[in-house]
Amino acid sequence: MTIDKMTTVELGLAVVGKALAHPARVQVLRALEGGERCGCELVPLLGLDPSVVSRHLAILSRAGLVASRREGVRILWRLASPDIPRILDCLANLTCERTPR
Amino acid sequence: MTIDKMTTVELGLAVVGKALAHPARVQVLRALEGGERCGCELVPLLGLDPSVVSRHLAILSRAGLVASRREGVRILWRLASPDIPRILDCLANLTCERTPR
DNA sequence: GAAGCTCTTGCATAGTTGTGCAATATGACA
DNA sequence: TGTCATATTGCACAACTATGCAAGAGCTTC
Repeated sequence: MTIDKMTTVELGLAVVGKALAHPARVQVLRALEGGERCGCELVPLLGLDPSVVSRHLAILSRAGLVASRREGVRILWRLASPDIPRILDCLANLTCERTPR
Repeated sequence: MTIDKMTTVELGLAVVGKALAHPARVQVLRALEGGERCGCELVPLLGLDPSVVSRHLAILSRAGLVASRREGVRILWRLASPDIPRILDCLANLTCERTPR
């Protein structure tokens, strides 16, 4: 494994990892499994300042996990791929399957 | 989605996310796809101090991504589940498939 | 027991990430 | 144009994460 392969593949994966590394962002992804939501719906759901929610969404977007479209004054967010719920389930199962300690 | 569900499911997923959030840890997982490795083999591969590698392995272990066994003076690390390579591939494809910007 | 190798932990420091407030931007609509 | 609702960005500060060195713990062999 060479250092240049690392900067392409491992770094890309790490960007997705970073995006998943905050409970609020995972919560956003789970909420979007139910369909499009605008930021102002996510704010009370997460109990965070609108500016903070905006930044979490930007991180998810940069990682390629969510996409958005504007509708009037709102911005509607959706999962960037239909595979995401399944992948999240796989990751969650990994955590659950391991021996308790 | 209630706050107590978040502390169980979303937090667990975030622990896995945090584990994947560092290129060196992704590199470790990719290296272990080839089979068991001891820490002293990973040190030159990653180009990091042994203490740092030890800490990365501890984080992966706490996330349930790797497991270990002692063999004499060495500790051999392996992937905790055979599904991990496939899941990493899925995550990597998410990043690659997205539109360039 | 002493010496050697491997791995982990304590500590200090540097770097990164998360947060809220205030200010600004963008679109709708009277 | 002015006002309202929504979203983003600048800034300062708090919280967390990564790192390397030094010290120590665990196992093996002499």
